[in-house]
Amino acid sequence: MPDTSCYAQVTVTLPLSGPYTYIVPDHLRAHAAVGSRVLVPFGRRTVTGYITEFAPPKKKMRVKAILDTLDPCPLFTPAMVPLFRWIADYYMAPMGDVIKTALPGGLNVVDRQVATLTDSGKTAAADPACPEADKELLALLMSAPVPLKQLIDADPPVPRAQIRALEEKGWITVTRELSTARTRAKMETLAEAAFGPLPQKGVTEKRQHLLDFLRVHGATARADLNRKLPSAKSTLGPMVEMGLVHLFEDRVERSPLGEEIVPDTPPPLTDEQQEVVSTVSAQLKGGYATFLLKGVTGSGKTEVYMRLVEEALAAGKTAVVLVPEIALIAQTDRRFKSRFGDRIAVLHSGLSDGERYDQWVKIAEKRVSVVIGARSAIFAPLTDIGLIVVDEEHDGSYKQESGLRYNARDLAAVRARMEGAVVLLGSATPSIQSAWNATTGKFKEVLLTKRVNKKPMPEIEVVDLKKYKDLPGIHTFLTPRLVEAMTQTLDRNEQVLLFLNRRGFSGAPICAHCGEPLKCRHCDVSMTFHKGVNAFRCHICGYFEPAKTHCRICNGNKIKLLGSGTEKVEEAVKDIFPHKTVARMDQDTTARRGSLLKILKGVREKQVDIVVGTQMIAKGHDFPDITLVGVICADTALNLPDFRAGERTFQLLAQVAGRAGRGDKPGRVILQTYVPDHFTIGCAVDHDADAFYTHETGFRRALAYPPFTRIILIRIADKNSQRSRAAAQKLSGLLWDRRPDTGVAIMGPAEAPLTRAMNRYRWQILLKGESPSVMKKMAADALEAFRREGGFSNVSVTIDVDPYALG
DNA sequence: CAGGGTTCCCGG
DNA sequence: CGGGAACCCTGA
Repeated sequence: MPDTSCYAQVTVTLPLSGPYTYIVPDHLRAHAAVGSRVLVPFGRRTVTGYITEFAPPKKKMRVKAILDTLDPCPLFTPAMVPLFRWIADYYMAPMGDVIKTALPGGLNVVDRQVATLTDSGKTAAADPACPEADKELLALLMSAPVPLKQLIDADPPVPRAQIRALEEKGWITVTRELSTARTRAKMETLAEAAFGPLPQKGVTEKRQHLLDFLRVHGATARADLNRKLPSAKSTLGPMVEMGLVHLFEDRVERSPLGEEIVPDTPPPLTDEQQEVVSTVSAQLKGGYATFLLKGVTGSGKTEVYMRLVEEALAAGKTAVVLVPEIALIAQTDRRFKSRFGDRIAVLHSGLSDGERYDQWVKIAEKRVSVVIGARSAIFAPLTDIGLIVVDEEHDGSYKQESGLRYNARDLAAVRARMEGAVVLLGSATPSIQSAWNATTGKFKEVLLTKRVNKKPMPEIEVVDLKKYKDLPGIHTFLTPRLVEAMTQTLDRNEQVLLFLNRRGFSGAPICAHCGEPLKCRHCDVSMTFHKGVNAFRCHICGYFEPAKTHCRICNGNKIKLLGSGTEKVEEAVKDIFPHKTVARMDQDTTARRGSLLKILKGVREKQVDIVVGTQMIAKGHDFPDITLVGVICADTALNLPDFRAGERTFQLLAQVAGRAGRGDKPGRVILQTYVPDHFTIGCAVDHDADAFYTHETGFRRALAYPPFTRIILIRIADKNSQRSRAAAQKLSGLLWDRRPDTGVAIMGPAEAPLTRAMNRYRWQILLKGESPSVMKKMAADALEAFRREGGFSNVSVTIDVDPYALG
């Protein structure tokens, strides 16, 4: 390593922009590289950091030394450092937060202060003369040392002075202790047969047996050995002493759960598919470009992705495939595994921290060349990336909606540009943003217009819900028309999928007495009744209230349930079709690890006749025997106060409709709505993405919304409603001061559509303009002044550059 | 002016 | 982000 390796620039995982200079001690030189996770002294604390560069300090200063390096290999590549810098700048986030967000969770090691009881403290606790307050504190520490923070944040809080006093009396000591990171490499003891001749005696039959086993199977983990060869428990020890077997520690890989995957053979491509593959793969040698693949549902996009990944690998490059969160991964992940076997790593939220860490290290050590995963897989530490695929590029789950609010689809283009890779964005219903980029020539457009095997698009029938609004109970939603179609389908022994956008049992519960909706205690939203747990639940914060609750306004005890959710529809369907099996697929039934895969398997193997589910059933699944899709209410999302409401509704309807008739039999869709004449609904019915695009672009242009402008959303939240409002007004004033001649529109401050969430009152300000850099400068300056002038130090202000949802 | 809470600033 | 110093409030 060159001589500069003596000083490292380290970004610590705190919301600071850093970097900070540290000395790399000689004994750590070999392990320290750009991307290494290190432990460093910071202030009087010890924290985790990452080496981003080797360079001496700019000016003369006191420099501390790195304490330790933490992983078998660096966790990101040097090529990713500029990407992290770009993200920090674009999303106005501290570099420390960027790196922390990019890497798998649970890696942070931080130290903390811990109070421990001393011997004289124990004596004092038993002394009747000891003051009551002290006694209580000492009692807390009796069984085990307690972190100081826990004492100070307790209710009631323990005053620092009291802790200091006890420390002075010698009753307790306060020390610093490293919290071990939740995630690290898993080590195991392995046994291996030694080489060389066997001794004359001492090798009993059982011992010989063990030796034979190890010779056949090679080095074996101790735990496995004990399981497969029960006698090993007693024979192993003596044999190690005799030198016949030796033990060593090694890293083992945790493997994510999943069924055995059978290798597949690539099917022949259609002419259209072949053309797309040729066009895009020709670019693999030419460096960065973004392609937008518009392909109708069922046109075989995944096969195109797989061929292109093969092309990239053949060219000696690596590839990343991004798919929307979890539900899709189950499906696409399988297909890629069948094709690419162990050349692939998988990254998604269904993995435990440990499994994700192992996949990550596998990528970083270059043991795989393809990564498939959700949003955060855009940060996979691959080198030589040739291709980044973003499947269902319009999907909202590419936007992270907490912490660092990045969009993985946008970052795909940024990373590809930096590393000279090709991006392929695929969708049946491209986002307006991407479609516009194709119109202007920023993206190159490629098309798949025909379904594989020339299957026709499903026929969509509209049912006007207004006509059925006086029917009793659930029949306002399970209309006679829909039930009839279901009966026909089920009689043919085919499957039905019912889609609705609300989980739980019902829509808004209201008081039968005064008509007031039953709202969450902590958020400004209606509770949802969940029959399974017999309670009302808030979908924002998870707050529970028992079924026999009272109206908070008039104290009436009769709560009426309006509308319906997945639970109620499931129940009604079971009533109408008692001999059919019904499965429900929503957040509630798929929360447990592995349960989603189980439901999907049940549907695939036809153990289920009717599936009732939320959005997650709309995404990408390929169920050949589903021939009827029922959309319970198509316009639930249409009237949200968000300029993308129409776009989202259209995309969702097209996706759901695409689930029908993927096998040999023709598909059919019943779409129920209160607004059958709405343009968005009409486009969905006609499968006319182009008409929708033209109409929607016109609307965006007229109202100066993206893609014709850029938006930055500033959110203000505080426990106190007055303070939240005052902070929003203050910040807005500071923004207005900086507005002249920038051409930036300032909208608000206004109460957020969700006025209160988790007991915090929310306000928002929207900046709209042509140039993101001008708007960011404005926001950064105003925020700096806001902080400097003080007074609102506890008010949380978050900035969302290119927000996806305005809620 | 003590005692406690709150805010602010710094970290290599 | 967390720790400690500086600052601020309250009650005697």
